[in-house]
Amino acid sequence: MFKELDPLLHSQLRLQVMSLLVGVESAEFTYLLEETGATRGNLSVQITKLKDAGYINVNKSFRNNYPLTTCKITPKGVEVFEKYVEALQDYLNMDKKSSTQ
Amino acid sequence: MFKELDPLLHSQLRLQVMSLLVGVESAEFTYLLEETGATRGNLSVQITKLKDAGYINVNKSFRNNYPLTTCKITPKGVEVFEKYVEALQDYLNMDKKSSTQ
DNA sequence: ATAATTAAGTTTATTTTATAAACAAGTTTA
DNA sequence: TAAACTTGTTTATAAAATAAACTTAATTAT
Repeated sequence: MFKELDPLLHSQLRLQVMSLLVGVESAEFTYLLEETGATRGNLSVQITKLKDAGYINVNKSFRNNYPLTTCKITPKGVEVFEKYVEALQDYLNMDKKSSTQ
Repeated sequence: MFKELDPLLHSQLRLQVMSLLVGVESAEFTYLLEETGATRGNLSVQITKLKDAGYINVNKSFRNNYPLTTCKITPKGVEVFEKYVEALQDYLNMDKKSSTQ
């Protein structure tokens, strides 16, 4: 009946990040920070988890002497995201079978 | 940008339970058990949380000498479930603004 | 009739997760 | 040169999910 929900995606902040990344070429740490409203620490942790899972790639460089971290969703990331969205449909479906009682 | 996701609903098992209940008049503990595939302990805990939040009503009685627990979603439960589903749309939206890079 | 098994849950304990607080390393400004 | 800011990471704490163990009573087998 219910498909499993990827626990790595079924988390508010990580899902926000993936949702943001799926629509863009890449995004900076500070951009994700602003869009999500998360704390830097939390965002850092969740980005690491997504990277470790191979859902995103993280590039670290410098810009104007400051560290610059950019994230980009991977093909696998797109795939699992789409799968998650599809699995979730089962859970949100409003038209259900009739009463049990 | 992103609306908050009710943490009580943003949980695989509790969401399954709510999803099942939203479509029926009421459902028995054992029915929820079968449909969700959860353990009895876990289901018991999550049902209690949903009850404490006022999202469902729980009725305890007996049938054939055995305990019978039935759950029914409350108006508030329907409301928060619908709100959750709506909030989630932000996260699943595939058509996003163009690149940041 | 009593021991083992099943039914239907609950409670407790453990593992995982999420989050915030503290830290780091360097840069800019007063 | 000291204070404040930028951009993160690491660590510690709080919260949550889950499973294992327990409970109470009923049924079945011996």
